[in-house]
Amino acid sequence: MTVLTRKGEQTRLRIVTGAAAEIRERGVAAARLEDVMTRTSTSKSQLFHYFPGGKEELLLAVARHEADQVLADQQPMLGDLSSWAAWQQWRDSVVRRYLAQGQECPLNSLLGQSGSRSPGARAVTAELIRQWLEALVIGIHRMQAAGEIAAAVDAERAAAALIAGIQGGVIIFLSTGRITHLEAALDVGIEGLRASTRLF
Amino acid sequence: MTVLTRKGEQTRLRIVTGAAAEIRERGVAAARLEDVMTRTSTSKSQLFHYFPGGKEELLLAVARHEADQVLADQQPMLGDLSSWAAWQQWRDSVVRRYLAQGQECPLNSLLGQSGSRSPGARAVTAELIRQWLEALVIGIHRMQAAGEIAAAVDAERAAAALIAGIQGGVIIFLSTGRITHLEAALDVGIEGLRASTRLF
DNA sequence: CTAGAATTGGACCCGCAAGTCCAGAAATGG
DNA sequence: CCATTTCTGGACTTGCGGGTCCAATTCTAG
Repeated sequence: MTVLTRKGEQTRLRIVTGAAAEIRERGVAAARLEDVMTRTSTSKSQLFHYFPGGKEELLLAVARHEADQVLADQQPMLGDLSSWAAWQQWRDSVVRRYLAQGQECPLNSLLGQSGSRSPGARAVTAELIRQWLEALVIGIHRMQAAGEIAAAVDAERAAAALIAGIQGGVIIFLSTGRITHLEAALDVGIEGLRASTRLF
Repeated sequence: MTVLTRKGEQTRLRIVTGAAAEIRERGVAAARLEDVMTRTSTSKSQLFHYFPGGKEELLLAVARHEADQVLADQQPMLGDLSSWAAWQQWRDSVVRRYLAQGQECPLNSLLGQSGSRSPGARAVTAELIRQWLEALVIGIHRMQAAGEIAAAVDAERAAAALIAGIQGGVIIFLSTGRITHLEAALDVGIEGLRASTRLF
């Protein structure tokens, strides 16, 4: 697989998105290569042609794909957190995303399973978290510049806490079906930022 | 398995704790029955004698066991959140617990994987979260009674957000190795409660 | 002490899904 | 248009690991 032709590239992408869908529906553990083949109308040789490392390599590709998706789904809100209205819209988009997805977050299951093991998957997560954090920090800084958030607030820490809250909220939603925690984490987090100006 | 003799009970417990350890070290997906047998010096017939439902039933028992452990590890702090010093001690105990555990949270992996599927595992999580929430709510109420937290604070929501933050913080720690998020979630959460009295 | 239940050992079965292989079809570039 | 590379199909192998079975042994109660 030195160079991919256009057709090859299409097939590869089809496999990745198909595998992602399969994982979303059935979970990582239950996702079989054969199902991916059926769904994407490909044969085994194709899978191993594009992913010589087999299942593990495919899973990693899926993780990358889904990590991109997570951030993409929050745009354009995440990139322009310059007013409280924007923050609120972003909050809503996050809640909506997971409500719509309902079943399973492929990223979480991906990382919860083989993720912690393989260094590759770890890197994917770390990068996702980093980018996410960065976007939030920029948003907080912007609000600080506008005087809407106290300058004394540690933007990094606040953003880190917010992301943790989202992650946990999503996990709890996935495993109990209750969206309360995700909403609470977002709302409490944002309100904390809003209230900061009244504290100093 | 109508009635368990003392010996039987011991063996059963040995299997559960052994399986838990195995899962902690290798992850749910990679945990093989055979390894559990070796570690606990038991044979296959014993496994299926005590867990007729096979692996799934064993996993569920492990989940229950670990869920209890999660709360037990936070005691006695969690049960007596009646001063800011106590809150701080609780916070430290949570951080310490996961730092010490380092590798993998069996509960998270357990629930991240087959958890969302089997209704039994869902129930275990739901119950854990419920108890955890309850303990925090009681703590918040106590602090409100003492005038240390504003009465206007929605205890349920604040507790829900805090738990989400912890969960997410742990996940991020497990998959990136950075404890920052867990600490940030706890600290920001507690500080938010502390600051509440200055807002109303 | 003894009948019946609980417990234990380990050999065996079996299905599933990952991974291999090779031959043939399509595409690419000169 | 032809040589070379990329791409595709599907049959085959393989090993792993969950689950079954039965016979032997130990425990408990009356």
